[in-house]
Amino acid sequence: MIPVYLLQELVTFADKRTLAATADTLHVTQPSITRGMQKLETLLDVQLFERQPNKIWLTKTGEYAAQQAKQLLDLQADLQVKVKNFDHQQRQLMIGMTIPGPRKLLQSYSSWLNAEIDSQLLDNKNVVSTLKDHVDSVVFTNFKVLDPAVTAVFIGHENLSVNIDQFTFQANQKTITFQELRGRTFIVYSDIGPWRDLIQREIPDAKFMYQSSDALSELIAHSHYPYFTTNLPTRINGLKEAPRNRVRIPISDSQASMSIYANYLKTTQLPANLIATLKRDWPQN
Amino acid sequence: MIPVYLLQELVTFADKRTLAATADTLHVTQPSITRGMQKLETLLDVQLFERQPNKIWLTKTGEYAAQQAKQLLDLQADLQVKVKNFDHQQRQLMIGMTIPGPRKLLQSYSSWLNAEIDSQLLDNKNVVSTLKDHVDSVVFTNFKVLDPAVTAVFIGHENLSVNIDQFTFQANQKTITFQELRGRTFIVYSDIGPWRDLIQREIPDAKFMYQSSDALSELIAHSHYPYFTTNLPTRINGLKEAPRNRVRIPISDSQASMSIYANYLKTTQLPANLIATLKRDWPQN
DNA sequence: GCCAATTACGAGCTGCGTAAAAATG
DNA sequence: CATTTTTACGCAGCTCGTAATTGGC
Repeated sequence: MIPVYLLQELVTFADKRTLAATADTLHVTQPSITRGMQKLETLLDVQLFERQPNKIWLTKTGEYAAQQAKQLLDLQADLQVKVKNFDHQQRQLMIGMTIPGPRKLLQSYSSWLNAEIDSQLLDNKNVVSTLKDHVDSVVFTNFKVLDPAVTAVFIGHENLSVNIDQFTFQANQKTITFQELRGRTFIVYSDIGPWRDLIQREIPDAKFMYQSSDALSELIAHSHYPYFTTNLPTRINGLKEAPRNRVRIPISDSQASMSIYANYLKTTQLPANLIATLKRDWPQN
Repeated sequence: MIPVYLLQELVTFADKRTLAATADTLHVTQPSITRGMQKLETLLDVQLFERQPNKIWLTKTGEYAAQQAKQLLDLQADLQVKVKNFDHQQRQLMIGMTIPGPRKLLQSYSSWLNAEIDSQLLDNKNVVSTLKDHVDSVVFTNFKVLDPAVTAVFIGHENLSVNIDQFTFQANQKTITFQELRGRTFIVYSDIGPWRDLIQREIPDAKFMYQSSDALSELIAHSHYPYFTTNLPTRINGLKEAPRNRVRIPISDSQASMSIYANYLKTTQLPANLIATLKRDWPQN
């Protein structure tokens, strides 16, 4: 069995290329490294180094061993944080999301769930690793995570509406399309995940004024720019319903409706009624 | 940094479920394990165990940590053999194959290549790991290995012929089909890899007498049963050409021709002219 | 003569075993 | 009373640092 510290020394040497520098970065003395590398060679029963009296360098095998050792050390480090994360999850439900919609709804449960919701949105490509490394127990996404180790259950739809000045000629429509919104300027909350790409792509010639949460409610109250909401409770500070000077009109394009999924590892046990409760409380429009 | 022996102890405990048994299997004393597990807990800064005065068991986190540790230890063990293999490959070209055809041809090179050819055929599903673990430097297959880390180069075709009694009514055909061979009994060398499945599947109602190399040449010489050869030099002991009492007839079905590939890691440097030499010397039919 | 690797030697740490204690059933 | 875990204590081995040695540019 090979002690880790020898692998550590090998990896560092492969980087630093001299025993002196290796000793330096590991905060030990040269002789220590000399002996360590000698020992590693006898343990692996392989020649890792070429030597000349005051010179030493890795053989091909040595390079290979160092590269393999590095992988192992990285996994070691991973193990430590994964175990820590796992332990944390045992006491507190960690919730992530790639889309802001479910946040408010989940916050209303967070006390009886003893849950903590990530303040930042996750990137799509990090969802699986976030679950597998036990950073989050469950991640809400607008797509079905396809991985043999995770369960993805459909929760409900999130449907986009635009809140438009009541005196606009479109204000009495029952629904509206992205095309019909062309050329307008919108106030948009900055951290809206995939919605951002969507509206930029689908609404031609539109301008978007991205705002933080605080500035947003101010702007909405004191301007006539249209802004977006969905059937899910908004995050905007102190803004519950569409103010009186706006009319909320659902957007009829199919892309304006996203399917929201809850994704969690097959091996993790979520609070039994979480999914059911979410589905029950899910706002219909 | 976590010493390996502590992970080893944890993994063993997760299996044995008692410190006494763990100590036993690791050939140390109980107190040693007690201290080890205490130390591991402080190093990971996580509660791995529940304790009662004379009882101890893993928490959920402990179970998880043990499972992760096991993976790590397995990789440790892998590292050792991979480095050994890699080192061996530096001096000797290791050659594997899933199909016997290329063997004789390669054996004729083996002295100037300083090569060693696996005596056993590889299983298809082990080809990639055989390469990645540096057991073999190059593997010959009858299919193109599709893996981002390996190069697969086409070498040539191996074409099946049947050697048939010269007095059979079919003996003067230029070619023959599997269908036309239906119902016959064949002498077949036992270790022919994918050819075995092929002939069993394609020749209806046929019987196959599988023989080792020694018995084979005897049987061929003293019987009139048909047997198979290909354009590649045969392995059969002391049998160079079709004996006079048989006629060699190529099989015209498309499945009777296999494409042979040489597969090797993108990171490994094969002897420069090996591939070229093989292609040059490859028998045409 | 300076720099890097190696060897020699002594010291301190650490993991181990023995012995003993505590608790459970 | 047997079994299991834990604590106490002393020893042995191992890794480290200091100091000295060797060889190269």
